[in-house]
Amino acid sequence: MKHIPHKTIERLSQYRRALLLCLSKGKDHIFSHEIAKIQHITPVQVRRDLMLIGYTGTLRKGYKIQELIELIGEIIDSKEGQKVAIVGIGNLGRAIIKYFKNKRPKLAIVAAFDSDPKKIGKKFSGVTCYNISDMPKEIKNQNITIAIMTVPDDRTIEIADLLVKSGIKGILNFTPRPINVPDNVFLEEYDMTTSIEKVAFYVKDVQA
Amino acid sequence: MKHIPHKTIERLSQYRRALLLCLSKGKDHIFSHEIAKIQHITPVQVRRDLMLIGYTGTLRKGYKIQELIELIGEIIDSKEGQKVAIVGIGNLGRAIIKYFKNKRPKLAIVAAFDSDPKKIGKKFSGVTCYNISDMPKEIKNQNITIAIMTVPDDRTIEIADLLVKSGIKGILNFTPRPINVPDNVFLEEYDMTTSIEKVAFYVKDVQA
DNA sequence: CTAACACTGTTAATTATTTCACAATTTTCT
DNA sequence: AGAAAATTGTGAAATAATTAACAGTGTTAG
Repeated sequence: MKHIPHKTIERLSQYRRALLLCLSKGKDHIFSHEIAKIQHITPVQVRRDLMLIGYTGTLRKGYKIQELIELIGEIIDSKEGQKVAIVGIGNLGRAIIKYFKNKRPKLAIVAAFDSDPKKIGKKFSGVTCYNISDMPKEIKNQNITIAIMTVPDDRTIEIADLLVKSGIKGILNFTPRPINVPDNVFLEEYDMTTSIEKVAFYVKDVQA
Repeated sequence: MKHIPHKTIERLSQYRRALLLCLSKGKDHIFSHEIAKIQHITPVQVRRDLMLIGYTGTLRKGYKIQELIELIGEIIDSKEGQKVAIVGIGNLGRAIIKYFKNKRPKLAIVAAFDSDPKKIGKKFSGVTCYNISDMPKEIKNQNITIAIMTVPDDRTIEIADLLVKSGIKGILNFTPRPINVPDNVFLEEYDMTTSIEKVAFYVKDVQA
């Protein structure tokens, strides 16, 4: 398989979610223009993405939803599944755990970390919270490869460094502080403030 | 001023945050390569972004932090400020309110909405929660232009429609359900699951 | 049976974004 | 003062992502 663009990977994840929903409504085939409509993109884009993963629909029938879901799974999931930790059990951390609970079978949140003694040892939506200082140990023991950071701004760097030292393979950083990781750690950063400010910018323009 | 790319707008927001932090540490000038380092991008990218907004640094001194912050503010903030509502007071909604509290003077969260009677009338980090059915009234009365949606998946569409009917100008949708809005409403969607799956995908690759 | 239609798959063109390469200029050093 | 170093600003090139255009092919309708 050729190289798949980042953007396509993101869309595949979204297609899958949309498809699962369609499937649950009893639909069994879907056209590129239907997917496109749901995702606010063009049908060509959908067809191109599917082309990249080598999926072929049926002329005038569209794509077989069940099959496509499975193929996307083969592309983006790992066979054995991956273990995820949430670092920082504030409102955001709890929101993510709760939302993710049993959503993706191949991506299990198996641990939470915080440094508040009141939280350590407790369970949040079924996930045990450990002390941040135990991260190296737990990450190794439980074979956790992905960390989601929702810690207070001013502890971001320090905790990211500890994650890297613990051998984490990928980090999703929700704090507004960019972090540095070595090349062999995949980093994705998302900053809500930026999104809000972006909306504000374009709304301002519309008003003018 | 020429057209500013979406990506540049996002980076400007991030530069500003980084710059504020530098300023608070007593720094007064900064080089493009320093900003670049913080944001994990190239110095050229920084210089080009600043070029686009017409800011000119001093050769061998770099950029004046205070000035640059102000200029970015002129570009991305609206003069009078804008009012924001959070729709859906789950963990995520609360996280956003709490985080945003007094962060951006030009973007005030002035209302929250939920349909849980236990939440209506209460304050969350100082923001009053109204009944969702009162959205049209409150959005008009308080002149709210931006809504952040953190509602349960299955109510997303319905609530988005109500927001549009209420005359909202921009929506930031954090639910995993894409929504449809007319052209005169700016829409930004962010889906955490996608980010997590993306990290998982690239981590899987690294392992292989 | 033929024509019109409705889709997919893909090459080519276009647009958006990033990076390269370097001239210009100030500062520092000798 | 002159040479070396550091840094900005930007045109041009490269890369990435999207869209257009259309050939191919079942399907439906007459």
